Amino acid sequence: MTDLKLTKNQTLVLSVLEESSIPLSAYTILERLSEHGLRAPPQVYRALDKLLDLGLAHKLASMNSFLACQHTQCGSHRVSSFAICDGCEQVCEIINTEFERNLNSLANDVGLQPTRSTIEIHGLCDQCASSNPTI
Amino acid sequence: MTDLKLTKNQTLVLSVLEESSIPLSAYTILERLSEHGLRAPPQVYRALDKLLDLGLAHKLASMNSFLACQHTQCGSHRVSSFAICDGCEQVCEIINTEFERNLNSLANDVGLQPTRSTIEIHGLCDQCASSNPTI
DNA sequence: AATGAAAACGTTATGATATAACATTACGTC
DNA sequence: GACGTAATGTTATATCATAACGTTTTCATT
Repeated sequence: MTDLKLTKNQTLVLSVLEESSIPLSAYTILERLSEHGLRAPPQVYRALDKLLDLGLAHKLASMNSFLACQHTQCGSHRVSSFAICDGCEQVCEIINTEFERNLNSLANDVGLQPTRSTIEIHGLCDQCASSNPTI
Repeated sequence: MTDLKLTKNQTLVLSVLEESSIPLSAYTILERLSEHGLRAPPQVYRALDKLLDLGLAHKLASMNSFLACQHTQCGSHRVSSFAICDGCEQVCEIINTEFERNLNSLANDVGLQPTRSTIEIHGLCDQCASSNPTI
């Protein structure tokens, strides 16, 4: 939880993400911070960019939304995978070095030297699957 | 290569994708088909939706673009992974059932029953890495 | 061939996501 | 306190995607 020198807007954006149980779009973040004076998208996107750089937040490309990193205490890690329930929108961030090795090896097999990956698994969590079998 | 009953627009869109060596945005596809009479985004997006359903094209969520499936002869497959070079934009579609099992098992470990996945590995291909080491 | 349902199509408008560009303000360092 | 850098605020605009509606095409069934 080392809040190492975040600026005002970065801190605001990160706190909104941390208080949310589900990923948020940049515009939702902006709405929630309007009471703190934020008015325009670049204010949010700039803060998000920095948080992504620092590994304190992640972008879910498959849903154009953002969430706080769930493993800040683990230090930096290069590959995160996300298990996303399309029912309740809960996301679980998965870190698995063996899987990461597999992935790199797949990439190397086709001649790619990987730098970053987007791994997003969609489905239904056990709870949603049993209560709402037809989403 | 079974061109099973595609409509005019679906055929046009698929042919543009097949002729491209790199993924294309919907608006780029639209531009290229303006000479064939296509005028508005829904015409492209509707065709793309159908092609995605049929497994004849894929969307790369991390770059908001689309490409033709490189494995039509293999029949349908549930999980595709993509190795994407950020230098030359070439994409290699990877199909690997063992990796797919791994992925499903990771999801199950956190209580998710997976339905679809977005797996996009970015990096530099060997060629770009040697010719252009600083992208 | 006539017909009726479903799919595809064309079109307009708008919603949703993201960034360019530029002037201003805060902040650390000398 | 002067300077350089980073962060900020703001306006405008670029980019990506879909809602909604009326028309046309397709095609199985009569």
